[in-house]
Amino acid sequence: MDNRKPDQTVGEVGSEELSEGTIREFLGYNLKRAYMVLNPATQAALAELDLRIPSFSCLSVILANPGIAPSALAAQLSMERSNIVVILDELETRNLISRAQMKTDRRRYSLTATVRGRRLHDKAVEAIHRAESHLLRGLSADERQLLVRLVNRIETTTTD
Amino acid sequence: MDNRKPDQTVGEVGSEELSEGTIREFLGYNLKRAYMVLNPATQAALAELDLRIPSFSCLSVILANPGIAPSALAAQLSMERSNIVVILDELETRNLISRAQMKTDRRRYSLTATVRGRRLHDKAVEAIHRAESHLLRGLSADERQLLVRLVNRIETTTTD
DNA sequence: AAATATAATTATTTAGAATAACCATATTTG
DNA sequence: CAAATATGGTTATTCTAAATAATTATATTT
Repeated sequence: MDNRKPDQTVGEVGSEELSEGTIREFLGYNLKRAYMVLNPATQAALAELDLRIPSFSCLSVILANPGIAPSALAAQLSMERSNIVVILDELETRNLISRAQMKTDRRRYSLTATVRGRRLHDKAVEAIHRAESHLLRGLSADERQLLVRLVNRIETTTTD
Repeated sequence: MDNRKPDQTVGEVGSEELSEGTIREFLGYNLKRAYMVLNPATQAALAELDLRIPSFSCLSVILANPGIAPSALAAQLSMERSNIVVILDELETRNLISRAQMKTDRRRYSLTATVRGRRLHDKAVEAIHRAESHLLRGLSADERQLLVRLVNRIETTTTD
C-alpha cells in the first residue's frame, strides 16, 4: 500500500532516494521552503546598504504614504506597534525619515522620508530586484507575474 | 514628483487610502504575507491533534522513509539536528514513532512510525487539507496546482 | 470634571533557531 | 595495531525576533 519499493532494506534508506512524503503536497510547506530561500537572499541584498528587511519595509511604506502615523504603518505591515518604534528610531537617527507631531492630534506623529531616505530606498529596490531576478531566472516574465498574482489571491481570499 | 494626490493634506492620510508602495512588487514580500496566513491556519488545524508543524513534518517524512536516521531527517527538513532531537523525544514518548539502533552503524538510529503514528498522521493530513482548501477556495484546482508548481520552481532554481 | 479610549513608547517575556560542547562509535592513517 | 580524525546523536547555551505588559500623553465621551 505504502511501499514504493517493495524490496527496500528496512532501516537502510540511501540518502539519494529520500522521499518527502505528503508534505510536498501542501501549499504551506512549499511556501515556507520558498520563503526560506527568498528571505536570506533579500537580507543579503539589503545588508550591503545597512538595512534590514523590516526597516526597508517601513521606509517603503512611509515613502508611499507621506505623513502616515506609526500605528497605521504597523497595521499596514502587520507588525506590532511596539516593534515599529525601534525601527523608526533607527531610521530617524540615520536621517532617513523624520517624525513630526501632528497639529490636529498631538498624540500622533507624522512620518515622512527624507531625500536621503528616498535615495537609499531606491538603491534598495534595485538591489532586491537584482536578487529576486537571480532566484527567478528559471521563470519567464509572464510566469513571474502569474506567480505573484496567484500568491496574492490566497491572501485576498483570507482577508475577506 | 511623489504626490499622487496634489491636494492631499500632508500629515493626514486616510486609513482607507493607504498604499503599500513598492513592496508589493517583490515576490519575497508577497510570499511572506501568504506564509503568514497559511502558517497559523495549519497550526490551528494541527493543534486539535496535539501536533505542531515541525512534529507533523518529522512524522510525515519518517512515514515516507521508514528507517531514516535523525541526521538525514534534519537535512531533509532543513532543520538543525539538535532541534530534531527534542521533537523525536516527544514523538517517541507519545508512541508515534520508535527509535532503534542500527546494527550496521551503532551511532545511528533508525526511525519508524508506529501504527498509532500513522493513524494520527493521516488525520493530520486531512485536517491540513481542509484548512488549506478553505484558504484556497477562491482558486480552481488547476490554479492551485499551477501555484504549487511555480512556487517549487523558485526553490529548484536555487538548489542547483 | 471624571472616566474612558487611543497613540507612542519602554521594558519584559517568550519562543524558535542557531551554536557550542560532549560522548559514543566509526573510519582513516601513520 | 594505535592514534588521530570524523560522524551521529544528544545536551546545554546563546541569540534573536516577536509578542505582551505596563507607562505617559493626549483625546474623547459621559
